Amino acid sequence: MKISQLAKTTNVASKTIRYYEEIGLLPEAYRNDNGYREYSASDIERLVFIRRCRELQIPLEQIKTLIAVQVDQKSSCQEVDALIDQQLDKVRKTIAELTLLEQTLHTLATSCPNDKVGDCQILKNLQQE
Amino acid sequence: MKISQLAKTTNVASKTIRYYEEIGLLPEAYRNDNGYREYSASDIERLVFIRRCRELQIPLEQIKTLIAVQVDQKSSCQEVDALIDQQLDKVRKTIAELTLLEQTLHTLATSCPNDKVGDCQILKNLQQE
DNA sequence: GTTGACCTTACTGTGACTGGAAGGTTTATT
DNA sequence: AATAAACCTTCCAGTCACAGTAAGGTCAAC
Repeated sequence: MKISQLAKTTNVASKTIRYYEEIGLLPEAYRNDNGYREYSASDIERLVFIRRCRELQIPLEQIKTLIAVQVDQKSSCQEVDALIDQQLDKVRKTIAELTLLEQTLHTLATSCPNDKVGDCQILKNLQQE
Repeated sequence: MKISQLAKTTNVASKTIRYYEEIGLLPEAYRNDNGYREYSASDIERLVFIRRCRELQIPLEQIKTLIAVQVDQKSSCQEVDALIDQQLDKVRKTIAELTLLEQTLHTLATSCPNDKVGDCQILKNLQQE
């Protein structure tokens, strides 16, 4: 299967697939006589795994770790658990921050009953420390 | 006042101040005989305004607009209102997305009772489409 | 034989900075 | 007066995860 077929199957852009290979997230692809990359079914699996991780906003470097860990099936999956926990933590912190931000923006949005820049309460609030 | 004083007063790194000048968010600073940038009180105001906007995650380009709008005090502040509304919208959408993500991560985090990579339910779930 | 859809590499740009190198100036201490 | 530290300057590279574009090679269909 050529790169655009793999792209379609996995929902990952060809460009992104080449990029993943470049940074070593994917192994170097086998090349046809014409120099085109040729992929197999196992490449689909690996790429879907990566895509799912990215959907969870796991950074590429950590995905590398997750892939490396899977080599030894008998090793502990503690690292995997920790990584997901850590990711969950990060997401929760971001949600908390954004919720505060939403409050501030909402207050700000409803603060200006005027229509001239000179009186604009929003702009005045933005000047405050 | 020199740049590090302005940085301390406004809580914006010197490096960032130079960057803002470079991209035209701040006007070119007056220079002393020795070539050092020299700032005044009005620079503090402007920089605090920018910092506040950044805290609200307003992009630098939009902050440029907000600054430009303030020149004519008699013009309508409709653009300001719209920009804040738009920002509020974006934040709410992000919160919604992250809340879904949190769910997924939480489910994933509690899915693996094993301790060997070969049986790891998390890894298996990540393989799924 | 030529069009169009692929494929390749290489380089640039994104946003909002941050880090570091290499060098000049000022201030404080010895 | 010498030296050290704490500033200041510009310029270039790096971050993250790609996306855009250019310039060129290949392949199948008409």
